[in-house]
Amino acid sequence: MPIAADLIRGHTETIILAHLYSRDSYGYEVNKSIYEKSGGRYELKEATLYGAFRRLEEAGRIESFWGDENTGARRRYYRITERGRSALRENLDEWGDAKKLIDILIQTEGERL
Amino acid sequence: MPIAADLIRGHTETIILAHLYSRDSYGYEVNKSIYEKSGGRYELKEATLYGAFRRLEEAGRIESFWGDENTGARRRYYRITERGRSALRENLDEWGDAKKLIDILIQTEGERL
DNA sequence: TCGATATACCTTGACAGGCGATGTATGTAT
DNA sequence: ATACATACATCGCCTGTCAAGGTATATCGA
Repeated sequence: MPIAADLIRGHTETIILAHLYSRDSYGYEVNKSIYEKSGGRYELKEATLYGAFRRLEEAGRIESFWGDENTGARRRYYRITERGRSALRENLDEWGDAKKLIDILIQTEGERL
Repeated sequence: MPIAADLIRGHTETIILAHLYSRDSYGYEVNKSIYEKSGGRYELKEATLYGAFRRLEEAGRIESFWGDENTGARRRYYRITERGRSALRENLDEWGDAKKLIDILIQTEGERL
């Protein structure tokens, strides 16, 4: 994973919420989607993924239900709640602010790197 | 601190290195500088700051020396090393990549938030 | 002179998120 | 048969952050 995970830390839940905002989904698919969107440069570790799902559900930001596949491995689907959509909006705003702030804080005075 | 510290996490060392790239400095001043550049929205906790200095020095990215003030509290100054400058360049590159990646991963498909 | 405030350093213990490792089970392709 | 992909889940460790506490010097106002 060529992208330092430390830099993504703190965004895991936002990434998941953004995915679920578009459509209901399940763990494996969420992670495949991240992998594809990132051009194979990033994916969540399973322990990270399921830990985030647990926290999000405990916070009432997502709800889960078992899929009704009659073949293949069972899937636990997740659906974003209104609280989740609201949290997503806040997180996106915070990310915009944080991005600007970090850009300011890592500026070096005029020198060329 | 209206900016979520979780989003800055992972950038602490880069922020410090960027400051030291411009000039030698000491802990208190580094933090004041962050406070001012952020318009009062952010500052490092002291435990975080000094912890980062320790890690950076152990990694050979900075060097420290006592200031020669003959008045006021003593200051431990830090100087960035060549290894530190090199690490800074890498971190800035990674930040550029991470920024783009996160922006991609938190996109929602067409819907307006 | 006493207390508050600013400057300046540092450490300890706890916490939270992420991760490596491991385990379970079903289905498909060779 | 065996490997691989799909799909879920947990345990224990590691690391960066933070709250809280501690030390010391200098200044300013009451």
